[in-house]
Amino acid sequence: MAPRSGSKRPSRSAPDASALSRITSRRVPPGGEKRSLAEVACDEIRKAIREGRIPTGAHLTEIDAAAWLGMSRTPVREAMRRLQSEGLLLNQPFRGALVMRLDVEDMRQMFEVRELLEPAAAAACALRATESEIDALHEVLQREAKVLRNPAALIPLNRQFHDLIMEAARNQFLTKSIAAVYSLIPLLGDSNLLDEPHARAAHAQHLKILKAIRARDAILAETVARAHVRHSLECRLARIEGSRQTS
Amino acid sequence: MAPRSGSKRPSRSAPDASALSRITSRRVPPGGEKRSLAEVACDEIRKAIREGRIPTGAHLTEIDAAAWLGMSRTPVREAMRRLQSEGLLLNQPFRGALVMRLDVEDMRQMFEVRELLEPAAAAACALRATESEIDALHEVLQREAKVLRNPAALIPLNRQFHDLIMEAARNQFLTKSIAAVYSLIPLLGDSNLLDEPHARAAHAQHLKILKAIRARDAILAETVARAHVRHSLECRLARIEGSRQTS
DNA sequence: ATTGTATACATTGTATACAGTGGATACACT
DNA sequence: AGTGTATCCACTGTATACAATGTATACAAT
Repeated sequence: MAPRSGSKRPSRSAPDASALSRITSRRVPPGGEKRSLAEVACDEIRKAIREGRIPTGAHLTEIDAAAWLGMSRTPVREAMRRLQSEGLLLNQPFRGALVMRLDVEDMRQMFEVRELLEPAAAAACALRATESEIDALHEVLQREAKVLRNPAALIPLNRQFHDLIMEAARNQFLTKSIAAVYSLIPLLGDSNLLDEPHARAAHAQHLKILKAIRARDAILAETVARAHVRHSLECRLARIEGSRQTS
Repeated sequence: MAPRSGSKRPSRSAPDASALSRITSRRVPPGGEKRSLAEVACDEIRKAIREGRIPTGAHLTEIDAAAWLGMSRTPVREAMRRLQSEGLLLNQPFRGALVMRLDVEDMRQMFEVRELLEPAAAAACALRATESEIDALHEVLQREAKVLRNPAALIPLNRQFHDLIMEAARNQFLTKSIAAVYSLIPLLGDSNLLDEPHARAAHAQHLKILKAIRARDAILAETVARAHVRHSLECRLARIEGSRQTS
């Protein structure tokens, strides 16, 4: 079937330029691995939603997204399906997808679940975290303290703090459940942390949580974490109430 | 571009047979809506995994699945991606997917989350369920009582009972979180309910939960539901311990 | 014999072509 | 004018073709 003659091609003696250019043009993204177009599409759409470039409630078609991202419909379709199962997009059979729109009641439900899961994660973390994980938490909070006036820089640190706690909780299902809720938070609008007083309050609560974890006091960690979630909800509700009056 | 002549097709005067057959051959599945092939594939694969026809740890390729299901790779691929994000399949880039394999530690983590979520759902249900929803719960338990000796029939009823509680809890995120965990239970092997004593115990616990809900006693509902989850875990652990000795 | 290299093969990732769907629009009829 | 019907159109759902990838195997050189 295949030509089997021994000396089929003396490739050693003919390193052609096209092969070289193919190698050198392969740029390795600093992130490390080579990502499929579907993953790229997924991240790009997610980012665009988070940054509000695709507004809540917008209608998104596969064709438009494919043109925008410069790829064919196939990987875009795959990405949209994934975002749909994450709850970021609402699929309408044959009619594209809508960027999910959450109302105040949805927010209440989200925080009800967060109030359940995050304290449990903090408690588990207090019981199971290694010393080096606790050090890592400490380091993140030190960096938080340095950027309290720059809320935009605070958001990834906040996320990192919560991620480290979940990882130390040693429960992949708990982690996934919280992650599922977290991924929808961008749909709620601007973070509380963009407001400096709220940022300071959140940081202070983080310190309390870390202290409880370091003391291996699971009950206290749970209690403080619950207060943290509640405070976050109250801030959002207050802001919504406020903006309703000004508008 | 498009032929625009007015009388393009006199379809009224020529009701051809092919059109008729197309109409009559459109079978509406009793479930109601017309489902896409991707959904069919998703359900079929899920069912095959649940029934053990595709064993845990098996290697599944898009091509094989497409041939098996009698459709092209595209909808199969979509289904597999979905099952992957549900956690039923483990994707290996360029190398197909494995049916996820859960060990005892995974089971412990799953039940840790269930012990968190299901009691909360029961409590919320006690607070928020309508009378007709409580009646529906009652009806399911009556049907349970009738088939206690037929465990296979018990499983869907058990599932229905838990689904009704979640629905009455009025929290879509709580529902989704529990559903995410539930979908992985088939990976743990045979249900406890296949054993008649366990089935009777579970039914008795369901009755207690319903009683607490009917009394609108959220604390009690939560407590009983937690005991129910714990009991379920203990049964599974005991069975594993037992089978380890016999094997 | 062992190691390094190249080729073959199976399978996934991506693009494209085509059929099917549902809404919108234009038209006829009352 | 208002209502019902047929046609059009943009888009999705599905199939298929092609490129890219990773593993396994065969071969050559030492």
